[in-house]
Amino acid sequence: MKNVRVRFAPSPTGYLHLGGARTALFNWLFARHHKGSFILRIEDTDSQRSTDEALEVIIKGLRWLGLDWDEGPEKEGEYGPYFQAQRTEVHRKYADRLVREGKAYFCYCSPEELESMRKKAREEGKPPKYNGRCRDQSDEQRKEYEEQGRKPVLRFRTRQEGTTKINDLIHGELSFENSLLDDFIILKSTGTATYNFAVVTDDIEMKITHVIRGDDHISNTPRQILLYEALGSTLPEFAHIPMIFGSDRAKLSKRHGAVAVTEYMKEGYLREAMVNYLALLGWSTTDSQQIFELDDLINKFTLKGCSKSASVFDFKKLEWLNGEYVRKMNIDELTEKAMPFILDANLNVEDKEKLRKAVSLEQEKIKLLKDIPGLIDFMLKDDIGYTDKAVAKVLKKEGSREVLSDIMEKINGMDDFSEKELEEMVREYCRRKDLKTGKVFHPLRAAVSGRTTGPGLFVMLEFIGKERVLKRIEESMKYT
RNA sequence: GUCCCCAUGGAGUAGUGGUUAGCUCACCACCCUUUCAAGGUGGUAGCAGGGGUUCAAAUCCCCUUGGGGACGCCA
Repeated sequence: MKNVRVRFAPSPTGYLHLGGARTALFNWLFARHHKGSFILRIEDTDSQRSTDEALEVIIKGLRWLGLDWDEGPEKEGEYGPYFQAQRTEVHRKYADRLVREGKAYFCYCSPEELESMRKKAREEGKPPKYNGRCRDQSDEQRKEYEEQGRKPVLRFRTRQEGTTKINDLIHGELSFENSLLDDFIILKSTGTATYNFAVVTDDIEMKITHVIRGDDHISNTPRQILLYEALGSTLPEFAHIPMIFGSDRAKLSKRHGAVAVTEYMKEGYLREAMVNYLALLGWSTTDSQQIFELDDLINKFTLKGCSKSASVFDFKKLEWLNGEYVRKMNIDELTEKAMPFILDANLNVEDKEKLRKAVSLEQEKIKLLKDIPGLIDFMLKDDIGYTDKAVAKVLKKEGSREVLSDIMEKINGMDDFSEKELEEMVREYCRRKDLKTGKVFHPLRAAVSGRTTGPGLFVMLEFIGKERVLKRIEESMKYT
């Protein structure tokens, strides 16, 4: 395939939604796979709702995911500007042409009039559409409206005969009756383009070859195709990817939990995991591969592998994938990425080496970066607390006190406080006393860590150090 | 209401006329093991329903049902 040009065209009216991120990802993957261009175009024609903050958040999200664009904001290219609001000249140029050719006309109907039109159509069991009242009005009539100070909108004269077909790369052929479509508005009374018109003209101007977007745009497509035809432009290829649902099979929204990609960023998900997971929603390879390095993903991504049906976002699977990536990561990088979370928990980070080691001892257990402080704090802090479980299920148990006091004595006499020596000492003690290892291991772990789970007992003891271990055992005796 | 799309276990999916319906997550059990994980082995669970076509249907056609989307001077 030659000169593939695709775009992601968000409107800056809110956060970058998971669904949007997935659409961006598919476009990006498609572009990278075909060595084409990925363009970011900001659809900010709704000046009421567009904000700079939203734009910032979207850009931040895309950057975090690593979806770099070849043309777009902060990356000017041949086909700019890349903010739709700055393209009104282009839109008007195309609109003028349609007017000249009689393919568009001015409409002076008020919002109230339109509303009652729609209501009436609906009551008659017809699709709510504009009734074409201003389609063939005389110049006199127009003049009269103008004199009244009415501001017109520009409507597209939609052909009412025949059907419009979409040859969708994912869905195959879809067809729509033109008679069901109305003369939709292409320029608002403010003179700015509406979505359908702006998209088409900008896609033409930017030489977009493939329009890859959410399923929810299918019903817009016939209108857009009609526009392409009226403008005499060749159609891009269309590929409508399925939507993402929440667990109740309804459109993913706030109540399903986090939907903004920046939230995942903040919670300590890894970019690689997020990208991998998003790719798996609505796309797959025939061998059901689950884990993809980025290059591999680019290499294997095809629209053919996209499914037609909506998919449900599964937070559990995302977590699993995140854990997979955490386990694969080298310890320096992991520690580095965990830093913000560790700092946030006020842990002592002066001794980098110690910190690294602590993280590595818990690496296999980490799912999210934000879990890290809670997993390692007892190894770094001087004072620890004891969990209810550690007290009730272990320390309070018969015999714990004696074991702890014996072990404390043994430790006192140790010179080489190493993992190896510690293990030998404890095992020897078990043999001597004819105790099951658990009878000793468990109280010792609880006494020293304050909890019932953690890294291997002896590495942990060595790491915490003789002095602190002794102090903690003594402290723990209060609970026995 | 009108039009459109979709339909394989709880979730993501493979499968394009002949398979014991495969894989991943989740769940359960066992193994490993000082704990928690990780890992290993095994298990529960699925072609929405009904009609066709065919020697043969998850796969092709029709209907029903269910879910979703669109119908704005929003994008």
